[in-house]
Amino acid sequence: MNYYMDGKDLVVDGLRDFNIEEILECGQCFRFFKLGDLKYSIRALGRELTLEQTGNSLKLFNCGAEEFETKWRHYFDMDRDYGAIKEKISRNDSIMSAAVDYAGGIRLLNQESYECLLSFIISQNNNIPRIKGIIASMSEVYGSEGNFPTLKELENVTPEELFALKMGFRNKYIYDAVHRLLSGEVSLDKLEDMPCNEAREELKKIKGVGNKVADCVLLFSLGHREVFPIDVWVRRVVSELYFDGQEQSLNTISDFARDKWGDLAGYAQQYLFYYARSGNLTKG
DNA sequence: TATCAGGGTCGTT
DNA sequence: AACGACCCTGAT
Repeated sequence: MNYYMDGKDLVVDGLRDFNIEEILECGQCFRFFKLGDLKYSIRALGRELTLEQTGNSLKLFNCGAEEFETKWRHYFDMDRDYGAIKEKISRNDSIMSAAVDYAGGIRLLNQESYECLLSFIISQNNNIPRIKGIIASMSEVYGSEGNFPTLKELENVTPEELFALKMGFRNKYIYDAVHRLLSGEVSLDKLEDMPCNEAREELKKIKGVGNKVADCVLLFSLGHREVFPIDVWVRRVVSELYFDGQEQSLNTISDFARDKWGDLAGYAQQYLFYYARSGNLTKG
């Protein structure tokens, strides 16, 4: 991988195992919209960025080398060898091989943790179009220039005002999260270097955060790539493909994933999730 | 028009 | 450990 400037734009070349559509559409983030074939606008890290992929190269519109180095190189996990990851998790596993072949360009983003936390609190028992809408209106109403609001910007927002954003019963959870983070009772920065079981319990101090939401935050924003978030789709796909259609308990699936994929379980989860969501199951 | 499920979690039994 | 409630919307 290398990069060069093309006027005001930056072009990353020689990308492998990278597909911007699969990365954005695989359900790990919510603030993006499609402009064209392999062309997207995303909002992250306090910035709106337009991206277009052509083959193995990715153009970042209006982006300098310093911004690329300090933000996007890490955000898109560009320095990780996904070829090796895919090879390891799908070894002697025709099911995972199929999932990996189906969307071989998935990468796990390194998102901002507080945004990831609030976003996945909103995601619970909810559908994706609505999740996106709620996050967009939160950003429009309380963020600056359409960015996701900072904790400071959310500090004086009441549960009633949050309810007005149509997030329903999750309003008290968002309120609780914002204030536990602001007070320092829960410190996301410390969770990165903590053992993941310990970090998960820290996150679960926040109302509305259970195993699933906590695991998404650990996986998508805190570098804990060994966790395996289990939602209805992952439960469905693992039960159907690995357990002959017999619906398994969350604990059984969790143990299965840890034993099978170890510290790469998080990657495995994302390939399976996308595979299942894209209509590769008999049910759903 | 009605009904169900949606990237779950909480409070109660 | 099991079970219903929860705001609202998209899908059928």
